[in-house]
Amino acid sequence: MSENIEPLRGMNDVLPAEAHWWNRLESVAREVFSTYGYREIRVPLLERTQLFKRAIGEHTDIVEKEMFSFEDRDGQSLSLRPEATASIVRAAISNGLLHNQKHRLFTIGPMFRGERPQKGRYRQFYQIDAEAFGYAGPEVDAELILLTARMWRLLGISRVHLEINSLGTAEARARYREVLREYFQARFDQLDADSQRRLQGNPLRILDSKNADMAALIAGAPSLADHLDEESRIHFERLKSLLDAADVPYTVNPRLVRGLDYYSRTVFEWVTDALGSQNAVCSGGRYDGLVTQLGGEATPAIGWAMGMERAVLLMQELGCEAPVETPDVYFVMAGDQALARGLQLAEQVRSAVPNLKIETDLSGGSFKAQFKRADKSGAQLAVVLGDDEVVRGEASVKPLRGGEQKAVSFDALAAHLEALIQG
RNA sequence: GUGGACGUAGCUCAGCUGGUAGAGCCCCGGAUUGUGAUUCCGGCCGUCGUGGGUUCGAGCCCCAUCGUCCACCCCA
Repeated sequence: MSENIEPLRGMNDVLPAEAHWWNRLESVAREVFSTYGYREIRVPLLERTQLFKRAIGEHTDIVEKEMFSFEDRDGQSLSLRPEATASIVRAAISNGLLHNQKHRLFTIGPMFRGERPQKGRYRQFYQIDAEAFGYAGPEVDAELILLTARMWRLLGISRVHLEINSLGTAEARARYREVLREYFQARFDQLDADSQRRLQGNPLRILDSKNADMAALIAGAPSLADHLDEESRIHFERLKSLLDAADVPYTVNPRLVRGLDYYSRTVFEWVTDALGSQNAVCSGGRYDGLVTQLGGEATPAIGWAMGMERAVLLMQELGCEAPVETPDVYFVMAGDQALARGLQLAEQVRSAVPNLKIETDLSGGSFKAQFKRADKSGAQLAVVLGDDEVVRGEASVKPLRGGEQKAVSFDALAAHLEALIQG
């Protein structure tokens, strides 16, 4: 195979044989959003690089080395979006959606990050994304989580577990960050290389280290919970009681800190043990400061993003249901006359019975070959048209899953098929 | 960006210590006239990821490169 026809690294084609999983996931998501009053927003894939720098944080890995950035003709730096939140906040501000208004929004689409690909992690990846603006209380935090729990239920996804934490206000977190920095700085030589580096950038991330050798050191670190401001503590307690009341099990994970700068107070993550090391399937949190940070009026906000590749992998792994589209009726036609008449008949039936799914063979091959395809298509019925039928003005209707074949006049065909399929 | 494994027909893979490629599936045709399972017969399919090197000779050895997978970093 010629190499320049290969897809770019980390880019994937979703082929027809797999598309039904994606359709299932997306249609359940849309259905659930609709029942919770979330409305769709569609935003560009491309924004000024500056937007992501301001929103996500200048010194995060995402911004420093993982964005697809390039210059347009005027020399302005543009980037493919690495996540949806920044774009949605921008859209909300630039369209004036936040003036004394509340919004519950969702979007579904591709994001881009120049990471090294591995299972469930690609350079173009798809997310389902939900954001709520204008709600300060923990009730919306709970509702967003309940919404995801409902999606898992409807999709049949088990083996996911909810972890929650509170990061406090930006001020409380900044204070805690310093306490933590002092603690680890004093024990600098006990840190591994990665964590020594984290100490400079985001010391909270040290808590999330996978290195077992540092477990004791981390366990002895000052706790975020002890440095929460009073309001955030009350907010978090209330969230927990709302989740309890809704019977959604969760674990408080004090080491769940999130990588992005803009989070504050509630953060949460749905994790699974079924996908190897890419264990987060959906995660999000509150970002009360981001709207002002991007130049809008102070607006409380919270959102989450679900990785669609990972959700699809989970569905496949767990044997969830995802209906495959099959035709109801398959037209088998031999000879030029029959082909022409059959095409015409199929149109006639589609007009008369709009929701009937009809697939025509059109290969002009032998009956044997056409019947094989008819069988494989999963259709319930075959409509057979050869020279004899055309002359008689009848089609032979053959049930493919048991039953007798019989001749039906062209005029009666639509009604007959409808009765057999829907009756 | 770091470490490891791997790249052979459309798919899944085999190919012994180097001697100029195989199987199954799929697809196509046939086994009495225009009818889908199974079975049987036949057919199609590859510059062995790419480019160099070693060798009389490389799918098998060496180097580079691209890609995939797994883990780390980071993160959904």
